[in-house]
Amino acid sequence: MASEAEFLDGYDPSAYERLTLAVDLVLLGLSGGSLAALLLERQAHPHAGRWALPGGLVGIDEPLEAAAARVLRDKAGLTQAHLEQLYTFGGLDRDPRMRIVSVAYLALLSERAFAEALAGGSGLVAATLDVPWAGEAGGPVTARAAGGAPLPLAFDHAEILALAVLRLRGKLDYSEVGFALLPEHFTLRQLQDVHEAILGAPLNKPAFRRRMLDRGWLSATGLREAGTSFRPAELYRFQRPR
Amino acid sequence: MASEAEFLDGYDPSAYERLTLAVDLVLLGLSGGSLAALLLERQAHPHAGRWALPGGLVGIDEPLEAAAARVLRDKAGLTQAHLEQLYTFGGLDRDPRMRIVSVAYLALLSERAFAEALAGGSGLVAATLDVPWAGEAGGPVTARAAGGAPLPLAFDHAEILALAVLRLRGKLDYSEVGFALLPEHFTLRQLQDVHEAILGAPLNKPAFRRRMLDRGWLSATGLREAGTSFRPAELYRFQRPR
DNA sequence: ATAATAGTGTCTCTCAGACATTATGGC
DNA sequence: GCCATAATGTCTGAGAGACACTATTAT
Repeated sequence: MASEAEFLDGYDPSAYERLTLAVDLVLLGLSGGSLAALLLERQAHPHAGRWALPGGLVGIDEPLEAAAARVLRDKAGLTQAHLEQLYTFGGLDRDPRMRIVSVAYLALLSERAFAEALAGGSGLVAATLDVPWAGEAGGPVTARAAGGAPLPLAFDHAEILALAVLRLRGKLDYSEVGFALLPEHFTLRQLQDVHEAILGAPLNKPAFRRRMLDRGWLSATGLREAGTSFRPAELYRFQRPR
Repeated sequence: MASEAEFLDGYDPSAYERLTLAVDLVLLGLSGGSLAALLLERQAHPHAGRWALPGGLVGIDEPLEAAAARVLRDKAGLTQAHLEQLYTFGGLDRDPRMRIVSVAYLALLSERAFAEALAGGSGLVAATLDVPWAGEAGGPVTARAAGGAPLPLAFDHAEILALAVLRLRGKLDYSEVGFALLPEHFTLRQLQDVHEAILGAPLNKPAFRRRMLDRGWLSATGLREAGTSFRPAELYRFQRPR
């Protein structure tokens, strides 16, 4: 979109052989205290029987964000989720059928949204994520069924999933993404559980509390959790600072 | 790339109206001790007379990375630069001619590469960047000509430029991007100058030295800078840790 | 010797980890 | 009163900012 030659090339829509653009969504939530993704089993070739991220093609008159939101709605039945662009995958042989460039989005689901998507008859299945590396080192991620069996992933979706986990870990302590996985009211222990699940490592309780409260993101509701057989914890709410 | 309907849609290349995919490069380097970008003045409409990032359309048989490298070569005459994907811009009205989705790349140039691109007859002009926000707050960025006059940017390129600066600032202290702007051998003072230019704020000398040396990224060469009228500083080299 | 910057020693402050202790609600 | 967990106080060590001081080279 800069030189004259390209201007002319680009100006006549039929004069240029175009590729196909898609969006793929990494739907992440918590399942049984550990990080999990929602996947679809592919019925048709290529990669039939393997597991794929829900995705869809981007319409000619559709903004990228809108395409991602549409996939979230149509494939997972959800209208509310933290959605952010992750990375664009543009290798030649991602899909054996044709050239498809895909913009990957990270979608973070609250426990309720996660359950809703699973129950919605969408065919989505929860896969817990096995992350064998610590910190932000990066590396492969294994998706496992409830029983523990590895789920082979279609296309380059293992790579996309791994990048999603890396991004999530990286943003966790300086951004608000941690709250996207929690309900509106939550205890500090729940917040810590979320962080520990994402980081894959235990955290120090007093230090965690101090850090979170000092951030100014939390406002106490005065309410307390119910149903415990011991001292109930205070419920907090996320509040965007100022 | 997931459901059956989309599979069929996507399988016949002529059955689907395709958009155009481009790459745009944010070429950043240092000019006169401050952060600067290389821009091209648009000759034709739309946005004639405004300033644009160098870019190009992505070929149907061309990986995204290769397209970025091609633009770097053809538009700036460079074969060596730190190149990393920044973000994909996919709004509907980015370009008034037609729907163009653009994958933005961040290219970091050493002082030598920066000068080479300027001298290569490519038409690129150095614009110093005026960043009116501190830290990683984010916000608009103004490109200015050598005299200080603001250069109006074409399309959504002001937004892309701002995101590039934000990304660079964010990655500076935990990644190796700072070294991409330096020659192979450099002094600690030069490294600090680079960091200060990117952050737009002065840094504490002893603390900066300690941090950098403790990272394990630097290896002393035993050589010293030449041409000073005072004590010459030791020259270091960047060495990927282990 | 002087000038000018390279390079270091040290104090302090902040902040996180570790651990122990106190507080509190349900039974 | 007992239990289990919430919530907090305090010690310690790592690391950064501030500032002063020493080292070294060209002239």
